[in-house]
Formats: sequence, C-alpha cells, structure tokens
Amino acid sequence: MKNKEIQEARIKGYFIEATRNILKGEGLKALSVRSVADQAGYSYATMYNYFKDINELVFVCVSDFQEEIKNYVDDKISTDSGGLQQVNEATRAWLAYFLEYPGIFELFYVVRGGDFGNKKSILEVIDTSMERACENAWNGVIKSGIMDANVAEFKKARLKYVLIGLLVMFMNRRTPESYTDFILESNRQIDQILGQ
Amino acid sequence: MKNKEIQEARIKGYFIEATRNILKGEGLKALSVRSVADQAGYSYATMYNYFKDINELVFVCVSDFQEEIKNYVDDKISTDSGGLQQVNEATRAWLAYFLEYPGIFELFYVVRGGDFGNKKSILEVIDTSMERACENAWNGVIKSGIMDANVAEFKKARLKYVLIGLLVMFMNRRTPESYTDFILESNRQIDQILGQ
DNA sequence: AAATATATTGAACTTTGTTAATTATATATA
DNA sequence: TATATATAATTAACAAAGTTCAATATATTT
Repeated sequence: MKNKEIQEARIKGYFIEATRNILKGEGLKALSVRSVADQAGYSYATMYNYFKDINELVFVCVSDFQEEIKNYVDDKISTDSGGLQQVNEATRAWLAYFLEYPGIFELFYVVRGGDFGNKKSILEVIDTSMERACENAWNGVIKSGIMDANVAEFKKARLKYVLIGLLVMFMNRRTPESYTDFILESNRQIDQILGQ
Repeated sequence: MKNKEIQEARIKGYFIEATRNILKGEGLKALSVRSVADQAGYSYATMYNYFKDINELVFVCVSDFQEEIKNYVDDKISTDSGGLQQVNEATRAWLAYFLEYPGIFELFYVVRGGDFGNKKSILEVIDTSMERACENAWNGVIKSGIMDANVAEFKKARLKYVLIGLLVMFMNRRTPESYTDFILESNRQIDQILGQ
C-alpha cells in the first residue's frame, strides 16, 4: 500500500501548504478550518480525515518554519565577517524574521493551542529556535576560543529571554512605540550582552 | 443625575468583580460574556449596556490587578533588608505574583484583544508594571547613591525583558520544564543583572 | 393612575470547531 | 464488464461564543 501513503502525504501537504500561507500572510486570526480547506481545495470536514484537529495541523508547520528561519539567517549574515560580529548579525537576522512575519512569532511564542504542552518535540524546536538558527556563527566563536563555552551558554540564554521579552512587548503591547525605538533597544541589548 | 451615575458605577462594578474572579481563578479560557454575566447576576445582553464589548470589560481590570501586584510586592519584601537586596526581593515577588495567577500574566502579556493597541493608558500600566511594583526598593538604591540612575534604568529594562521572556517560555511553552528549573534560571538571571 | 423613559432580557444571527450521516469515487471480485 | 465493497469527500447539523435587536419589565414623571 505504498501508493496510498504517497497520496495521503500529498493531500496532507496541501493542507499544510495552505496553513503556512495563511499564517505567513494574514496571520492566526485569519486561520480557520474553513479558510485552510478553502485554500487547499477541499471541504472543511476533509481536514479531519488527515489531521486530528486544527491544532495538529498548525503544529506541523512549526518545524517547517524553523527550517525557513535558519535559511533566512544564513542568507543574511555576511561571509566576510566572523567571530562575535557574525553572532551579532545572526541574532539580528533571527529577530528580523519574526518582525517580517508576525504570524509566525505568534505561532512560536504566543498561541496556547490545545495540546501544545504534550508535543515535546515541537516545544524543543521553539525553545532552541534562536540557538539553532545562529548555530554556525556561535560555533565559529567557540571553536576559535574567542569565548568560553560556558559563558557562551549563559549569553545565549540571556539573549533568548531578552529578545523574546522584547518581541512580546512590541508585538503584543506596542512597546516600544515605534519600530525605530524597538530596533534601537534590541540592538542595545544585543550589543551589551555580546560585548561584555 | 448623580444617583444614576452611582448606580451605573455600581452595576459596572458587579461585572468587573465577576471578571476579576474568573481571571484570577480559572483564567481567560473560562471567561465569556455569559460566564461573567452569570456571576454578576445579570443576563449576558446586559453587559453591552455598560461596556462596549467583552474586551473593554477585561481591560478595565488591568489597573486593578496592577494595584494588587504592587501591594503583593510591598507585603513580601522584608523591611530589615535594603539596597540591592530589597530590589532583588521585590523583583522576585513581582515574578511570584504571575506564577501564582497565570490568568493575570496572560491578560498582561499574552492576550491580543481587539483594541488593546488603542488604549495607551493600559499599555503604559503593563509596560511599567515591574518598575512601579518595585519602585520603593529601587528608590532606596538610587537615592542612597548605591547605583547611578542611568545604570539603574538599563538594569530595569534588562530585568523586564528577561523576566517577561522567561515567563512567556515557562507559561506558554513549558520551558524550563519544571518549576524548580524555572526558579533557578530566573534567580540566576536576576542575581546576575543586579549583581554586575 | 397613566404615560413615558429606562433597564433588562430572550431570541436570533454569525462564526468557528467538530461529528456523523450521506454521497461520490475508487477498488476488488464474479 | 458489471456488480459489490471499501474508501474518500462532502453536506448537514450541533455546540459554544460574541453580538444585536426587538420585546418585556421596571422605574420615573406627569
């Protein structure tokens, strides 16, 4: 029954693709069983033949997006820079991705879906999103001995929480008030954490 | 028409009180126009005579909760400690409040209500929640010259973002996995930011 | 006491997630 | 090939939630 599996994966793919498009475009508020099914070219009830519920469908997208984030970061960092400069660039790029796609920020850090708590693998992808996206740059710093591995771990954790905090306040509470102020504050924090 | 105003304020109060109870108890998922009205002793439709919509009702609670947080912090800090030690205690107490009432954390930092973006006064309360709750302890540090005011501002901002980031990851994504780990990590961050 | 204004309410509409029964399609068998 | 069966897809229908509005109840004024 190999054909059946291929066909099933294909149809699942249509739903996933539609979900990805809606999340990246209009965001979570526009996502519904019916809007996904519309874009996938099926009736809304058909979704339930391939996914447990709407949450499962959404969660499947997390890994896809994380891969996209990693590529986005790798594309943006300049090859002629190295060391801490490259970590700085990578971190800013990671941040820039979520500014460009607020719906994906919401998916990663805000939405409290039904059984998000049970899907450990997905929680792990989210928890390590920044670390993995900036992996190459960090490896350069640690391997070359510019920074001690333990110090690097602490700085990574610090960066992660500071930037998620900043993103939450900016996206959910419009603080800082302007995009410019947000960039100033986030750069200040990144520079200070990496520079000290 | 003073009586009318008093009566109106009274009935508004019943709805607000009901909303507060539900948010502190079962949290946002249990909150609905019907559940609030039930507890207030009115029909669901009556709410619309006193509030524009369910969002307005919820937002009104923010200032109330912030006052409660301030009292909670002031009660918890020891009077015999001072300086940075007291700032440390106040900050931990602020954090402890949200751990005790996850529904209020959700209200402050997670929910994206309709016109949250327009209510500048409410956004300001949320943005300065930690700063105001720990005001007294910080004043002690700054007035006594233990810390420069500019340095204090930077540390406040750093603390705010780190702790909101930590709370978001713990509450929304169960990371760190255990309560103990969360406390360890948050204490580590607080100590490091205040101590350096 | 009647007339008018105000407050409260239940019915109803919309949207969204979900289930189940019905219809359509593909596959297997005679 | 024609029929029987299994599988897939869809429509109908329900529940919960926010919201509106016409109808009812209550309070106020004359």
